[in-house]
Amino acid sequence: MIPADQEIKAMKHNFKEIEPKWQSRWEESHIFEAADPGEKGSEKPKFYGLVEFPYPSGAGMHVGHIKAYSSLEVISRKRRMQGYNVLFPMGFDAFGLPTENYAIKTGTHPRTVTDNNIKKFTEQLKKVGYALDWSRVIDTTEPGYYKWTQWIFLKMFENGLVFRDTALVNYCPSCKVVLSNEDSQGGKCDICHNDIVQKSKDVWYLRITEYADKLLKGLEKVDYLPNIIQQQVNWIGKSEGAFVNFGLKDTDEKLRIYTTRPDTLFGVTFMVMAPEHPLIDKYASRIANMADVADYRAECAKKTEFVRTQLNKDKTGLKLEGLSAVNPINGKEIPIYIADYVMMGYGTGAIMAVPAHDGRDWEFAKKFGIDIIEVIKGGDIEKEAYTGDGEMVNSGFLNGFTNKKDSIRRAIEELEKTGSGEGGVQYKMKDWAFNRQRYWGEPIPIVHCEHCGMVPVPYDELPLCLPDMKEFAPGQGGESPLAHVESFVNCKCPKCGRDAKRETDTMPQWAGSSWYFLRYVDPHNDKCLADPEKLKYWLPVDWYNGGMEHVTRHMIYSRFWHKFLYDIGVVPTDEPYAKRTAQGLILGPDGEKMSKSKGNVVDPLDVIDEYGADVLRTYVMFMGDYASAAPWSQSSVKGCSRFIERFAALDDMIGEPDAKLIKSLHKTVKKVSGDIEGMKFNTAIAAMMTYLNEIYEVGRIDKESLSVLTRILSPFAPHICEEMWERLGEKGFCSTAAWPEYDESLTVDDEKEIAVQVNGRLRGTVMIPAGSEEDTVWDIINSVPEITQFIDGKTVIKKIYVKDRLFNVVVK
RNA sequence: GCGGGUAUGGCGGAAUUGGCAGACGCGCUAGAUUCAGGUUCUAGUGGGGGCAACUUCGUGGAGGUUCAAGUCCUCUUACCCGCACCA
Repeated sequence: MIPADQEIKAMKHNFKEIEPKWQSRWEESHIFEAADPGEKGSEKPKFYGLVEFPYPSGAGMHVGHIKAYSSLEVISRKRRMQGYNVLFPMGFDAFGLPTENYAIKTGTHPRTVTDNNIKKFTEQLKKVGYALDWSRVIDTTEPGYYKWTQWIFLKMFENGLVFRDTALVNYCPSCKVVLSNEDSQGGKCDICHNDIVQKSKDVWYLRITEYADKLLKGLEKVDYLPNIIQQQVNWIGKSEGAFVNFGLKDTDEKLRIYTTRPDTLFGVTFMVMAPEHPLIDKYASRIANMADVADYRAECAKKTEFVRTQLNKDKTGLKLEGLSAVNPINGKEIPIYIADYVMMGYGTGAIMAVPAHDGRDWEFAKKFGIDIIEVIKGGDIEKEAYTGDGEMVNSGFLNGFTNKKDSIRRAIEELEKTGSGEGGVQYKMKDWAFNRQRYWGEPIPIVHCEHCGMVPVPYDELPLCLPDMKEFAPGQGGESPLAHVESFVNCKCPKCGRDAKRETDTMPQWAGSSWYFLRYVDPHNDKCLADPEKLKYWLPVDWYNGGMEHVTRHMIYSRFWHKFLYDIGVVPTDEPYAKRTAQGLILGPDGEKMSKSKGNVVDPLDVIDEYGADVLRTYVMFMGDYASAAPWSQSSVKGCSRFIERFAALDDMIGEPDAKLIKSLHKTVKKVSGDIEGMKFNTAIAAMMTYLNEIYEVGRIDKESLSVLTRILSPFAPHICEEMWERLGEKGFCSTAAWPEYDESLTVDDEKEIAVQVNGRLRGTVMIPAGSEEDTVWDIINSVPEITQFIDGKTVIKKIYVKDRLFNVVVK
């Protein structure tokens, strides 16, 4: 009995056999391991491709991981075939709350949970067939790794970039942790999504603001997607303006404010201080309505920052009776208010209010009946604040200026001359709250000594390991579980030798991932974070791909750490990543974001089970524009499965070369090569599908062409391509074969079909010899009656000929 | 409110950057294979009109520039993302 076509093809693409076969051959032959400097292979040009290492959750890999990794997988495989020494590593960012919460719930040690999850992820990653260098796997929770995370922390401490402060912090009552601003966006905890509250706490900070300008400047020379740069620029939030010192009437005190428009100083009609402003306490005795002030402050303290910023429609505030300011530019006395629309955390915590030209000040002035003085012409300040440009008026020496830049410059000049202010810069970015009251994180290597204060743990005592313990739940007072481990807490001061106590907070989730790409370069080094020679060879990361959600946190943090390490001479480049791209989300089949609760989650392992890893990988790369979100479509997976099956059957169709197919092949190689570089994986695959369709039309394919097709398909579907490579009798691995070159002359046709338009309207097409001149084409067109019928009897006004594409005749 | 982006068949998406709109895949229709379902193969598939060759309309909407607009300009609508009382 003759088996049906489909059965033949299924035999040809027996992925259940083929995929494990090649996965173990790859592993045995170590072909995906990178060569370090000095080793054989390091003389080649290097390529360091990086993908964001996963947090190994218990749920295993998600299709999103597949999309994120497959892009650089394809690029790295292509680079290897093009003769590069490729480093494409993988690791696990395993510290974090989900693991700890799971451990608390089930009574399993986080170490065990982490190990199990890493094992699961490793198996899954191997099942997908990624060409990863498995000799360099890292795990941020391993003491041999976090030793260096702690080491970097101590270096920062030494260099004054670590400080401790009591501050109002974002606190999640559910997770019982302090969160950075980045982790509490929108007033919700990034981990459990409950509301966060403001709490006064002792907090460790990293002085990332010190690097604000460097982080901003560095963006000029990196190759990130424009929207990534935009987001980082916004996040850093640089604004230029001036600090102005207002007088406090009847005192020597200065009320210092920050403004971006010092040229509107003549329009100031009141001042506003944040409710927490320290001058209020200092001059409490002069404030006649201090009881009301206290009430107002209490009310504000109750609101979280979120409520405070959300309810921004309705301005609240209170005038400070008995206290007033003096405008340094004209000596005018100005009333002072407190209001919670001014934040203590930005600028100086106080502002000069110019209601005529600021929407918020205008609203406040209207509500409290304060004067509005116009200083920039152009709007109707009785109706609304005018924030546009215009001629300066009512402004003494600034009158007549029409250019904003000039008037600002002139105002700053005057302020500096009179000593009442100076130009200055502000950033929205705040210092990085760098501690958590949890167990599963890197211990902060600091000892608190009554006599010596904060003392760093000596470098030779690193790593400061997490103690083994059984109870991981945080204390009721929000203290770290480590606080209950006496053998950990009690220690000797490294400086004076007396009894002292260890810091019990741990580092936040983002610590380990801030430098992991450095460790891949030299993952087993116990002398230093990584060998300088190897760093010099491999850095910077040539291409980094990941999610948009990490563009403002992980990316800014790791750039900060890297720049610091550069400044102290540990790393050879001042930017870690030369190029950064991001993938779009995969949505559920219903077009909604995948989530367990919606039940629309697609498990990549199910797809591998049913169709094989090659189909999964090909589909994920084919499903749409790489950077955009696209819904999963199970039936489209089948389309890719058909494609792979049709490819797998090609070795039964080997025959004589076909001239037309050869040309198509060269075009396809060109297209695929270019599209991979531009991350246009969907059109690269489409081109190969088109070529395959042509082969089936012709009914045969020569062996050499099939070898070429096999190679260009192999980054996407490596298993079946290795299999085909073997069937073709080729030597070695397809994965390490040379990437095919194409002959440019064979990518152009001898004949072209061009469009012929009359008055811009398509009237037909004609075949012309490629590269024909206008006159030749005109003659050809005139021999086609279907077209000439639209021209005959009319006057030709104009002929437009676009070589090999189109001929447009304008007639009247 | 500010900043960025998107809008193309029933669906995901192409379009060499101003030059034949809808590549490729899915879905759908018809036929072949099959006991049947599935698979596979062949043909077709943007809308309207026509037996047909053909014709007309068509890239969120309204204008404009041009021999020619999905692409450029002006206005407008909807959706998505980021930031948000940032002084």
